[in-house]
Amino acid sequence: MDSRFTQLINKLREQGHRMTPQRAAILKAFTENPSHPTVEQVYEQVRREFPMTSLATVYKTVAMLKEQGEIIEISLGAGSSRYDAARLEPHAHLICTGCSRIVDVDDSQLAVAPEYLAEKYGFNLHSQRVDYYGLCPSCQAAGQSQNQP
Amino acid sequence: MDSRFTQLINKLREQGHRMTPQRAAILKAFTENPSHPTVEQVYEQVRREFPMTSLATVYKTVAMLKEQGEIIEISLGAGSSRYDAARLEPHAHLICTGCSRIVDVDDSQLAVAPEYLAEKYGFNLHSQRVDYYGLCPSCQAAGQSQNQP
DNA sequence: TTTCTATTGAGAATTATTATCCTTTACACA
DNA sequence: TGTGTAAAGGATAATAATTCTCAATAGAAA
Ligand SMILES: [Mn+2]
Ligand SMILES: [Mn+2]
Ligand SMILES: [Zn+2]
Ligand SMILES: [Zn+2]
Repeated sequence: MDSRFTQLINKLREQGHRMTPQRAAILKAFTENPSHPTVEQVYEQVRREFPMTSLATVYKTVAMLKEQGEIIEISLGAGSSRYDAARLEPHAHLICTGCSRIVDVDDSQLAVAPEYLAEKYGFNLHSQRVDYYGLCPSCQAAGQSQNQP
Repeated sequence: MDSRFTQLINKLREQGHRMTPQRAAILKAFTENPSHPTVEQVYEQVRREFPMTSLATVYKTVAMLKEQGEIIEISLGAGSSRYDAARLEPHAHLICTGCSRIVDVDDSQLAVAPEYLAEKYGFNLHSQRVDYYGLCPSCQAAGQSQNQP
């Protein structure tokens, strides 16, 4: 069974997207980083292998992945957006308001059934987001002051 | 029983915050608008009564309310943040990816129990956010193109 | 190879939010 | 009812994230 990275490459190729070394490196960086990196962080990582890469290219790749539904954007109030292209299935996040660490929640039965909501409010749902905000263990230990979400 | 607006005014007064006409108008606009307005929208509304009001003042008020935990910020990927100071108790949102309308979900049993997560991952939770993304009835009718969250 | 056009890189432009800094004013108290 | 003082306001500059622009480059189909 192919890795998420390989599957994604194949899918994009099939859809007629060209595969450049920069794009492949960006896709690899996103799909193989489980820590919900920012665009800037992926840019820094890709630059180590391809120093000529532009930040704009990373942004363009993210836009393309969003169109394809192949990346989840986690926009917090302050600072830059975080992304998860490693795990696409719906999952909740634990977000530390001290250090901004984002941890995947693996086995949660995610919130109420969307079908029920679709009917009650007439919405046609396609995705969801569940965040829990709090302090991670190390920030608790450090007695960090917390900036509410 | 006092309105949310009156209660908030009283709480802030007790905490030593001064109550200016602009501030009161901003608080009224936020607490009595259930449509999750942006800062800009509240600014426009307040300006109708107090034309001299500055946008910066609205931002400062929002910052103060965040510190007090008296406003919920809903930061979406694009555009400006949306706010809910009308309802503070935890509740989920239906967010239309066609027109950005945000609707409160009233009677949902919100997601999994935070206590369970706190134990499993060592997080000390203080708030949560549950969003459902989809198309609202009118955007479905209009066959709107949707920009994934 | 040649051709065609998607993609890239560099930097400008845009947008939302925050910071600055001087003025105004709420309000505790005389 | 005045006064002092620090909080709050107004105007605008600064910052930060993201998007746009456009000429140059390079996948990939023929
Ligand atoms: Mn995740
Ligand atoms: Mn709400
Ligand atoms: Zn932390
Ligand atoms: Zn809509």
